[in-house]
Parts: sequence; structure tokens; C-alpha cells
Amino acid sequence: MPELPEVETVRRDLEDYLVGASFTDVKFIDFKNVAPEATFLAKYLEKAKVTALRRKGKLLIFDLEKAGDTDKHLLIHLKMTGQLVYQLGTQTKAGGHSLSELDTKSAVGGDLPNKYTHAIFSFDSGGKLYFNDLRKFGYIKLSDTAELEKTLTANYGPEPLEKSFTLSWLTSILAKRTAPVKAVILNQKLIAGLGNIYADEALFIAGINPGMKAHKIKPAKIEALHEAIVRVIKRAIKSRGTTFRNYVDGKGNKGSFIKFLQVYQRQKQPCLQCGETILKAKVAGRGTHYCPSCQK
DNA sequence: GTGTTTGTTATCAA
DNA sequence: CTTGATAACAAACA
Repeated sequence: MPELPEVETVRRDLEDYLVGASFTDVKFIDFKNVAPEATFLAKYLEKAKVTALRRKGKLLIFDLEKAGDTDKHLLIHLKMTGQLVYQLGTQTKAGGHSLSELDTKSAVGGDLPNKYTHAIFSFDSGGKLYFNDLRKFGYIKLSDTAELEKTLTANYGPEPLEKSFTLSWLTSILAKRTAPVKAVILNQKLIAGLGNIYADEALFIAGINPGMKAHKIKPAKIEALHEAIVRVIKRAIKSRGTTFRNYVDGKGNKGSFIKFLQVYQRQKQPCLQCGETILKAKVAGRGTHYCPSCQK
């Protein structure tokens, strides 16, 4: 599940390869979540240059330039099972032979492209970027600047690592809501970037029961939660994300935060803090992991 | 065949 | 208008 730390890791990986490079060829395969229509988008991207690679929450933003037009941006959302894996160009094409096996393998994804590859972006650097998505929930969309800014302000609140994510902000969004605290911190319009894994982890660190009604949380706990969210996101970025099943970084490698997980997918195992058995329940419509003893 | 997995949006109700 | 709850989306797996 690509959440903020995973998408940021991909962004950093791809930034090195793609900024300054231009698309030479784009192919979409068995994929509907493309806008505008696939052949049109593929055509537009040809000869467009990537001038910057940004991220807001879990959304990747490729700033483009084509024939002096700097008003277009390619948005890619990985949703649940999307991957963006870059494969370096091959200068070592010995004597007309086909490419060596290594050339078409990512570190963990196996062959590229594979049956889950739905877009192949080729660049003038010789490299190729593969968009893989087992469940096809992700999307690829071309947007102009005005439309992009509109979506960003309408749908994305402050990120945990931005200055605007203050204690008073967190306090204010919790204060008036009767929904479970987990639902509030998962809401991208209120805090951008948290997903199921880091929401559960942050609530555990803060000692808050995920099902607790948001407005009932005491100031001391809100402060703990604010700190926990920042800490867990920072630590997860350092670990290059969490690979539970599908997630890989921009080079096809796994993230290593799994070794720091304290509750996520640890149901029926002892709490690392108190020894009590970790439970799993449905909160805010999501599988939710927590320690009934440490999280009140 | 059933339930589960989850990021986001649509839909509906209050 | 806001909030909250729930289903839907696609595909795989147990």
C-alpha cells in the first residue's frame, strides 16, 4: 500500500532518472484509468520533457514542458497495488544479440514488462518506466496547472512533515468530529499521506484506541498523536517504506519498515510493549490493528 | 462460492 | 454545506 513514505521513496528514485529526460514513446496496455484518452495522451507525451517530479500526499506529479508549454502535468496515483519501476537504458547490446536477462528484470518484480504492466514510458535517455498495477485502481492523468492547483487545494490537507501540520491544526480537526479518530487521520483532506499502515502505527505509538471518537481525545493524547504521526512518517521514509505485498520502490526494491511495525498485521501476536495480544477489528471500514491494553 | 485486502470516490442519510 | 457511514471499484488469495 503506497502511502506517503512509499510514494516519496519512488519520487526520489525517479527524480534522479527522469528530470531533464524527454518521453520518446508511450504505450498503454489494457488500462482504462487514463485521461485524456490513451492514444491522445501518448501522443502528447511524446517529446515532452520532465522538468520536475513532485508529490502531494500519495499523488505523484510530473511537471512537463513541451514546445514552450509549461502548463501541463502528468499525475500518477498508485492507489493500492500500483508500482512505478524504472529500468536503465542498455548500452551493452552486444553484437546484435538480444538483451541479457538482467536487463529486463527488476529487483523483485521479475520480468518487465509483466502481466500487470499497464503503461510503458520510454525516454530519450534510453531508460523505460513501467507502470504495473495488479488491481488496476491506479490512474494516469494529464492536467493543466489551474486544474491541478484546484485538485490539490480541494483534496489535500497539510502533510505530516509540512510546517502547516501543527498541533493546533490536529486539535482543531479532531475537536468537532464524532467519527473514530482513525477515520479522521485517514482523511486526505485533513491530513495528506497517511494510509492504513501508518494510521495504525501512529495510534499505537500515541496510545490511542483507533475507534475512539475524535472529539473525546484529551489534549495530552492529541499531542502524543501529533508527535507519533511525524515520527512514524519520518522513520518510514528513512526505511524506504513498508513492503507487505506489492510495494516496490522506483528501482523495484522492497522497503524495510516492516521490521518496525508494532501493530499492523501483528494480530494474535503479543504486544511489544505490554505482552497483551494484538487485536484486529474493523474501524472506519478498514482492517485495524491495536493493543487493547496500551490503546485506550 | 465467501470473505478479505485498501485508496479513493460516489452515494445516501442526517 | 457539513459530516459520517457504506458500497463500489479490480483482482488475487486463503
